[in-house]
Amino acid sequence: MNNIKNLIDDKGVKPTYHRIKILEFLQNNKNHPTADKIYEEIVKYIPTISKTTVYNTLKIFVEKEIIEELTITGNETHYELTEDTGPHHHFYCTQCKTIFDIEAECNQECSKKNDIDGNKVQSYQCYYKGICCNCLRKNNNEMNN
Amino acid sequence: MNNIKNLIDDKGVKPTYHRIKILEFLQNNKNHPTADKIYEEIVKYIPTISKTTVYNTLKIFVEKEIIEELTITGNETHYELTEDTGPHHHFYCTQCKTIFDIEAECNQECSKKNDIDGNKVQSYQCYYKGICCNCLRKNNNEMNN
DNA sequence: GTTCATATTTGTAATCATTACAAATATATA
DNA sequence: TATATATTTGTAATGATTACAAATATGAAC
Ligand SMILES: [Mn+2]
Ligand SMILES: [Mn+2]
Ligand SMILES: [Zn+2]
Ligand SMILES: [Zn+2]
Repeated sequence: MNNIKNLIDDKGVKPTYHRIKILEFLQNNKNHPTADKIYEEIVKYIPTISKTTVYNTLKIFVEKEIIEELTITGNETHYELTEDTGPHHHFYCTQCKTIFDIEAECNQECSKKNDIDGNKVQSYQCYYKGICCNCLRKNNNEMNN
Repeated sequence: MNNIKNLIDDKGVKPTYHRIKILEFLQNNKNHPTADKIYEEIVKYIPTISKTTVYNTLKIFVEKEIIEELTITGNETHYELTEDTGPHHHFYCTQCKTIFDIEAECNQECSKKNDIDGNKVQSYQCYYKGICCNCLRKNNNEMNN
């Protein structure tokens, strides 16, 4: 909880109660939540918080590179801590709408570049879309009924 | 124009006039247009076309894997032909909002997998976000004025 | 502690891409 | 031609995100 405060402070962002709670939530929920999901969970503990505050805070965190945004679904933006998470790929299941990490081989060269062909790189994302193994199994079971 | 017709036909989609024109446009415009951009250009030649038709058609094309969608910006979806375009990365300039191909090294292993950790892969995307070299140069010039 | 400037938060309204849906039109088949 | 089916159209709805101004909190100066 104190390292959270420092993480924010070090980037020149004032560590307010709301901001700390939002970042704490992202630290405890590594399942790439959306802004709405973050709001729905946090409003349980801070009933007066506004969804605008969540959006504002997430925007600041992204600018300061404290968190990263995943624009995979084309619908909602998902978020995750930049922190210790090394570069990794993602898998988006179009059936159960889950996003999870793919720990497998990640092209490290790509992910470390901050310049490519003279263009200044600020972030790098790789993802797969398809049907996750859970849904595959579920579909299979329904077939055999 | 006839190969376009075949490209659609072979996937079991009826090659209507509208669909052919939309696919033709994507073949002639390799700059990853949005649905709105496609509509704005095509309505010049087919004044009666509806934007819903563009969306419907794009959705069908994506399902049939005739085209691919790029969900990079978090705002609008961009489209490109699957066709001959080998797997390649993309660069999205957050300043001029352009998306262009990165021909550089692409992890071929990743892009060819149709199964990863038991999950069924249907598509694979990699992209960089940052400031393109044109905008970098422009920004630099403005600094020195 | 009061005053004042600034930063943060809130609530509501607007924006805008996309989708839902039903009516209209075209196409194919008998 | 009559009829069923597929496609297209126009409009309304949806839903995530942003704009904006009012309210509140914070912090320094006095
Ligand atoms: Mn992740
Ligand atoms: Mn491309
Ligand atoms: Zn799934
Ligand atoms: Zn640019």
